[in-house]
Amino acid sequence: MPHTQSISDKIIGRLSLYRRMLERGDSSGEPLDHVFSHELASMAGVSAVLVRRDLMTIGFSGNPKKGYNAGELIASIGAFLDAPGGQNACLVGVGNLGRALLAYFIYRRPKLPIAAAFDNDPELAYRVIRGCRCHPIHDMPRIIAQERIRVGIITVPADSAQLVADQLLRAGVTGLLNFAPVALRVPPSVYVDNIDMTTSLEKVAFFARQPAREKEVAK
Amino acid sequence: MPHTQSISDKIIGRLSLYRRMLERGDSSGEPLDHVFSHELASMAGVSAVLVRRDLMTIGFSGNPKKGYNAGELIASIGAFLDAPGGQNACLVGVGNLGRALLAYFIYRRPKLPIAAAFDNDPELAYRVIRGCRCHPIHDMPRIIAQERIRVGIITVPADSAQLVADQLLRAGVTGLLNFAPVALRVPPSVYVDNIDMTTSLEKVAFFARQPAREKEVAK
DNA sequence: GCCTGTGAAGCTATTCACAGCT
DNA sequence: AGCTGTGAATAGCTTCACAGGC
Repeated sequence: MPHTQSISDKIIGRLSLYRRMLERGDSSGEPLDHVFSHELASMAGVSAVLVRRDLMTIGFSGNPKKGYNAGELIASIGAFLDAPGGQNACLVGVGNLGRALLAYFIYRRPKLPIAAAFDNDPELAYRVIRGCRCHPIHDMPRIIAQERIRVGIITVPADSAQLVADQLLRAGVTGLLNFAPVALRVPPSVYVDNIDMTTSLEKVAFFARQPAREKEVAK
Repeated sequence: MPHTQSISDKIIGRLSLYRRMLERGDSSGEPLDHVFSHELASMAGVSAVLVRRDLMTIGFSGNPKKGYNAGELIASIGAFLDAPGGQNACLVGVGNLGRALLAYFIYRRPKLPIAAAFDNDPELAYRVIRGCRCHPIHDMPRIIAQERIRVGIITVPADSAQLVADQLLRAGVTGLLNFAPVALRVPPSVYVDNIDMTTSLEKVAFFARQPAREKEVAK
């Protein structure tokens, strides 16, 4: 891969989705052998051309007779998306939402485990919550360095989110998945994905009231 | 508002965000009197021109001397986004994630309450979970009609998401907030917002590894 | 001078249209 | 015939640039 002219955010998201659709297999759960672009497109809810373009950008080729080899495609997407030796993430804020996410992500992507959680509640310190060890905040620099963590998931209340983000970045994190409803202020070298559930709900409520003729899907 | 030439998804999302920033007030939590577009922009993490354009599309005007009146702007966004008499939502799938969302949304937007939850676990039937009454799935048509619910939040496992979506639509729902990692198949008149946390985490992990020079924000 | 409001330009993402393969 | 691969066209979103003024 010589140049990799900075692949867009959206393409990465779709590749992740394609992989999951391929892993899930066909409607009866059987592993797929080959897929055509229009089949994968319909599973992922996008157009067939878009699938072909996306696969083009990772340099994966199909065959006009049989389509794309599913196993090879899963492997190619993995080679592109995943860190070769795996990659650890951490989560800060072990409240209701944090616990739900720990439970949600555990075992889901073995190459991208949540290796540590942090919370400032002393009750939680050093306990294992939903399969993940919880540490006090002041251990953050040590643990993040030890585990080589570069991804932080923020599930703290809005008021403390910026503070937590600053601490994570200082400890070496370079990508944030932020569930707090604030716009984090970070240097441009840091990637942030915001999941703002209140905005999402308000959007759905708004369009649910509109007469008709709408588009679907999002992200 | 005579025409309303189908406002985009993204603008609605930002309006929701602007409102929340305005409600939060300034850095010390004091209510704001007036704001300039660049102030609101910095709170929301977008450009000042974009703020001005967005407010233009809802027909809200500022004043070159003082900026925008914060109270009036909050009210204008509310008049635009909210259903006049409030609007009920429901949630299906009272597992870890569902409970966390019930807790998260309660009291957050009084004009958009989650009025009912559904789950097929008989243990949960008719109990109040996180302040929300939980009903068996077979009560869905009745409750959704009674409560005039048009918004459904899907927090069930991927395998049952399509089934649940079909049931919700049959009962009269016209907008879905889907947390299950599948592309739901719905008629084009139905609006769907997908929150795919696995994809988001994979995106963050990918960009966290990239050398530098990235953009931020998302959605 | 500093802000709002906005036509026009610029970018990015997606689709169109079709050449080429098997 | 039906599919992949891709230049060209289109659509949609954001920024530029500047006119005008609680």
